[in-house]
Amino acid sequence: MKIATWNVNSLKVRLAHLLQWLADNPVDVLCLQETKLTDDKFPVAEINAAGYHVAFSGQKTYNGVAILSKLPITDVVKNNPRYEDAQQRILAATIDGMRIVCAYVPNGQAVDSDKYVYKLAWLESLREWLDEEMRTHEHLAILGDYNIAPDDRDVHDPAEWAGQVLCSDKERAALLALNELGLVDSFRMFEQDEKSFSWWDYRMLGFRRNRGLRIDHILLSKTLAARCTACAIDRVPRKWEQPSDHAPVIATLD
DNA sequence: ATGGCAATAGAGTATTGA
Repeated sequence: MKIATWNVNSLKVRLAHLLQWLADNPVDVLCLQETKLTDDKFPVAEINAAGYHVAFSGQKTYNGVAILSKLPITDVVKNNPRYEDAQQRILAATIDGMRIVCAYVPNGQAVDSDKYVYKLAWLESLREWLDEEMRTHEHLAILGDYNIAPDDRDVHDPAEWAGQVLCSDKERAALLALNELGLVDSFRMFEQDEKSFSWWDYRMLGFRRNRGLRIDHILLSKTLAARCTACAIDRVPRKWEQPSDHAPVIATLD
């Protein structure tokens, strides 16, 4: 079984890419972030035609998350019930006995901003909620755009990014706090190439120069980590015409 | 030091992203 995550940066613009990628990579579960679509505009028919069930929760202009699955989706929850949030950033569902959480963590903008405060509060509430969820769902995976590079290996130029948003100590500590719940970064369970990233700035030839960050992650509970045999970033769609600035991440479970 | 690209809303340019 393969489970994946991809920040598509507008599903309206990226629908053809999504369908092409699924044809090339028929994963069992795919979590999407930044769909930027209200629910009435969500392309259900196209996704069903590709062989996927889908749950989604969106809004205009910003945010928006979705879960695609070959197997039926049940017990859908929108957003963290512990955190009142007008922004549509979380979707949870049960698929094949697994609890799948799709997350679009706030960006934070800058370390001294209100958005940074929101990001940290949001992450602390996520931790509290996951702690609870994991008591009732042994097989849990949380996939998404965390907007945090876990450590300097995940940053193209650690000196340039030191202390900046996405790399600051408080954000990294918030991610570590999720690991301490027993959630493992599946990517780091395996040997990986140096300078492996999942996002590259559109500007300054960021992708061509591999000026990237690894900020999209698949965290697995212990039972799922034990079944995990691979985790990889697929850079291919980042090379397509008019790409998302993020690449998909795929974990393989036995 | 700044902005550089892209998407969106909406009609010129501002906001946000990472």
